[in-house]
Amino acid sequence: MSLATHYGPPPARLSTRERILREASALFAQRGYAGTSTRDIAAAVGIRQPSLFHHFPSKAAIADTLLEFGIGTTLAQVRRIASTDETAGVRLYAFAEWVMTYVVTAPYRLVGLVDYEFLNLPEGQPWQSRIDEVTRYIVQMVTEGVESGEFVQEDPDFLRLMVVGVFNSHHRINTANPPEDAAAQARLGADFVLRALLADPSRLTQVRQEADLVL
Amino acid sequence: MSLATHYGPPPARLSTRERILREASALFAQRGYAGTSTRDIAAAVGIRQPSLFHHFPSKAAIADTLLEFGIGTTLAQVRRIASTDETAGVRLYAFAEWVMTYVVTAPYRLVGLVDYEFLNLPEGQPWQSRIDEVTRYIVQMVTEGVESGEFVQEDPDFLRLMVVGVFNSHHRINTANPPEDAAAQARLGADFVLRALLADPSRLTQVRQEADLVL
DNA sequence: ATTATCTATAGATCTATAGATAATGC
DNA sequence: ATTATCTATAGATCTATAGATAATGC
Repeated sequence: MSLATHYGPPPARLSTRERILREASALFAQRGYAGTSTRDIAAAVGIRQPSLFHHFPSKAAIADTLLEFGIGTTLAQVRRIASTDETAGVRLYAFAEWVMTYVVTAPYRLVGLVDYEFLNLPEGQPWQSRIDEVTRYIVQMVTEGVESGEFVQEDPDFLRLMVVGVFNSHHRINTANPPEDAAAQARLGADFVLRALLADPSRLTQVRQEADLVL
Repeated sequence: MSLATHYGPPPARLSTRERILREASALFAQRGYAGTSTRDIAAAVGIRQPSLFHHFPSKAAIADTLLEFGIGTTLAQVRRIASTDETAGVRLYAFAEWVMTYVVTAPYRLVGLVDYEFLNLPEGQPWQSRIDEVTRYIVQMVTEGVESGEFVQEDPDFLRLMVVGVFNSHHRINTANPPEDAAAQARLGADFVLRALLADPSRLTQVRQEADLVL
């Protein structure tokens, strides 16, 4: 029973390796990494369990390939957006909008690996430092916004945790139930985050316009 | 290696059954339900794996006991708070503050069962309807707030998903790293949610004061 | 006498390997 | 000839049971 056939080009045109990545990511998102067996993945793809190992040397290698794809792209974007000249609010809006669009339009469902138990398992440990780098960029933007007075005067670390939480829940929700218009949904999510952060929420429209120029 | 000994009274005074529930909930929160073996739980408690089955008939029965505790209390509170005469904003603030305090001060870490893969597994199915009932109360409060103009004019179902997402991330964060002052942290979380929801965020102080009378 | 633990182990499942067979590309 | 699949299975783990032994409460 395929869980991911409604994304991307028709599965018939995809390589087995590609179908393994898509079905595995969908299963990880739904049942977690530990809760998904290699037999489950193979069944979703329509092959026998040992045939997986012709394409990947281990179950963890499937997760590694997915994270390499997802974290690599995300790090490149957050580096680019964070280094622009915009205010913290504009940069954070731009990143929020980008990441919320990305996770829904990407061919793989990454939430099972970045927001479930995987990173706490031994197999996930090598990824923690790259996740932490993304987090540091977000902390930096939130801290700058608080210090400049653009954001509410609350503990930046607490605010950062809430912001990342909204990203993750947006990710989770839209993975389970993909929206018709991913970009519009991402904008609503970014609006939600910035309303909670801006000292003067009436600036939201202006922040949104400037952020769209960054993307 | 005990993960839960820093909560509640000293473990030496707790029954084995109670220690199983606490350690299991801490492990589920960290590694997920499927990622936690009965051997892991027994090791955390300091007994042998088969001894668990003197206290619970199955691994799922441990999860059931934890959910019964957590969902039962939450349903009772949301029913009470939702049925008061306050505005939607006040009721939602009160519930947000209550639930964010509750999940941190409760003796069990429930996030591994309500926000990981457990509810998607066959063992979790019986719980879905009671989770849905909590969700319906939240939908109702958000919808009323949007219709009355107290909240921003956005899709209530989208707003509800963001709100529940903040609850869950708050839960997750504070489970991994319990704050010194759970009530203060819950207030910050409720503030964050209401700033994102209120059409006029300057009403936040007033909403907070009225909510505190409900609790 | 009852309650709680232990050792031993059954039987199911899991990841991964070995080696045979089929499909595909020159 | 190479690539991709298959069957069969090794060896590790998982949940749960059986039955012996130790601890506790009258």
